[in-house]
Amino acid sequence: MELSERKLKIMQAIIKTYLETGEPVGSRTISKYSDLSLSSATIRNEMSDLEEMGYIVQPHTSAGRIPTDKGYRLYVDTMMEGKEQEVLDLKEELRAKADRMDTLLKSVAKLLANQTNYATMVSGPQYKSKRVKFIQLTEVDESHLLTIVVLDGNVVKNEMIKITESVDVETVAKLNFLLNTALNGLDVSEMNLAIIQQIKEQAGGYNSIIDAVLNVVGNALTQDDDFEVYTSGAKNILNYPELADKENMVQLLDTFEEKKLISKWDEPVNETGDENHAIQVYIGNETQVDSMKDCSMVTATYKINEGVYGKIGIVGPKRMDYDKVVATLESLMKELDDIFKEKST
Amino acid sequence: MELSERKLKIMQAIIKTYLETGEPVGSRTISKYSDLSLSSATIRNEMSDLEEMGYIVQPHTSAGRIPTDKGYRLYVDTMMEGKEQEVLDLKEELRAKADRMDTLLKSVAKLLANQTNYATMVSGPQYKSKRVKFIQLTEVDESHLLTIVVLDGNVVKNEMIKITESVDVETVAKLNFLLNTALNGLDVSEMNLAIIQQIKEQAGGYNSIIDAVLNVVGNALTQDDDFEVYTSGAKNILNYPELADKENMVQLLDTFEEKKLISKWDEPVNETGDENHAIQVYIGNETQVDSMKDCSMVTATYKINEGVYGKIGIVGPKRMDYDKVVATLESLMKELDDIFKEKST
DNA sequence: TGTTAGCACTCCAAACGAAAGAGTGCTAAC
DNA sequence: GTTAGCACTCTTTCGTTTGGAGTGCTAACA
Repeated sequence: MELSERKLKIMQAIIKTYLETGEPVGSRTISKYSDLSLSSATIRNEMSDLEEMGYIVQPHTSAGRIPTDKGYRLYVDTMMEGKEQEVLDLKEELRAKADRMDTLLKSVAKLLANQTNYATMVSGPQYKSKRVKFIQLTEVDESHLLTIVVLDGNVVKNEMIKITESVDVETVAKLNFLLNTALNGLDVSEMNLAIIQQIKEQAGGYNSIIDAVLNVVGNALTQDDDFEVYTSGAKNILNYPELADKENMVQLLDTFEEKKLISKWDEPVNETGDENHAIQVYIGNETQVDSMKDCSMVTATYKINEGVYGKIGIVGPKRMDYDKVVATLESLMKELDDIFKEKST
Repeated sequence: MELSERKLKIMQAIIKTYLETGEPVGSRTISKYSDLSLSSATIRNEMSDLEEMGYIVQPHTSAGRIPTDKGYRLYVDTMMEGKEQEVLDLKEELRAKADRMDTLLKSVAKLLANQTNYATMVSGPQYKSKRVKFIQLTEVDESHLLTIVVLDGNVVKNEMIKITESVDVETVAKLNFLLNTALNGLDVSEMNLAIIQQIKEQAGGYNSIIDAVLNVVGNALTQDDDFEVYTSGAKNILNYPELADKENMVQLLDTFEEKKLISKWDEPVNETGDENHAIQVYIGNETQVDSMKDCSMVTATYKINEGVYGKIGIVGPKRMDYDKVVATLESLMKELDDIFKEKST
């Protein structure tokens, strides 16, 4: 069966009404709906067709219709009317936080949750290729050495190393020199045993320190546990009765707390390169997460530098206000672009 | 009226039963309760007294009784029978995480939530007096200086400073020397304008860098925003019907997400010095937080060093299993003591 | 041939009422 | 001081009823 112009219009009317009310929408409601002047009976016939085509369903006989995932998808793909972008008044607030990435992202999560009344997840920046830019060893007191590792993109990691006996200044300088000449510019796969052996030979007698430092370097290069995810607004989900039953709620909260969605975020960002921040909409099972089968998620990707990116996700009921969410996200992304640009210049 | 031996026993029976069932408990239930062989009628008389004294209430006439906050307090203060401590099998898991404080605390929150089936909050370590131990400036590349500030207790903070033109190695060394001689050992109140002026004079021409460094130092000393709080197990609260109504739930989740409880944690720890980790029980409104009026919270304090401490809190319904929670916490605290001891030696 | 009015039918949700059950307070007897 | 007994209260549960919303179908209409 063909999707006639009129059917499209009816679909749009159904979805719009349902987004607002959350109640199954009946033929009479649509009939009264401005544009098309058709009787409820005609609408009924069309709705019957649309149901057969899989765009809407009845929760039970003699109830109105609600959109299926396929119906939402149709709406998002072809009927969403890009709202003029909200002028977000976040600049002030965000910029105040901009000096520290973690607080910035926390604020983003929070502001976005307040703004949209949905739940949000923001993942911290991911670094694609990690190379050592620079290593520094410093004696803090007679039993502690501080190891600082600066990675590509000026990511700084530090860790204390315990030492059993004090090391003199020259030795520290020597070790610093050794480590830097040997390791700078390498990524984790390039630090092979040969190089390590070479360092140890030249270091002469400070093997335990070298080991400890290499350990720190290794951690810095591989550890992903500072792959932080900031969430906010979980409580907002409770406002949507269709999600608020206990069963589902426990699972949703769990998904949120455990940030399980994130595993799915690892997928390589398809660098189609458009300036559109790759905003994507996942409806119901499209999220690939079971507990989210009654939710939708809208994600966007922010980019700090080449190869350094993170994601922002907004989670709400399927009947979320896609227009608004997408517009808000687009606006926010521009904001973030500006902030990152300022920071890097 | 006096709290006779018998009344105490009845109270205990009421509370224990209520902790298990969560239902108002009637006189007949208590009458059948092993120890005391009294008829339900007698129990009724006693219960009537206990109600008058404010230890229990009826949700409505002709319902059983439930404990009031005062009743719970009586139980916690005088009737709790210290369970033999649970042997927690957390050692392995915790030690694996022990090398990084933040992951360690996250694990603590999570394990504790799983173990108890309540919600948990763990606050990161607080440093009471902050002094600069050591400052290091390093040139990372031609437009970035890395400032590292080590505080008392080997807390490390770092921040990048942007510079407009490259600085040569000797200058960096000189600035390092200047900063360290001037600032080491000082706390934030001692860094007055006189000292700052003196540094600037001696630095000669690098005022903007000095300013930037001082800014970083100031942040390091005052910023409390790495006063992190880790939460876990919020979903567990949903399992207790008396808390799971929407109204309350939204507020509780909010309290949790915003970590609002924490503001109350700032109170000076009363260093009564016992080795008992200052385990405290807050019942209902004793938490001082409105949304928690139907909850109880048990907190413990862990100490990493002198003056470096943090708190662990377990939040559950008023009818939480206080015995178990306290025992679990005690056991955990010993575990943590061990871990911290190992780390610092 | 497409549109509409009308009607019978279905199903849910809210309202109502009856009945059961749990528990109390009081009185009188032990 | 303790207990048995009884009347009373209040909640919970369950089935019944009723109203309304909405559909599908049929027949009439343009």
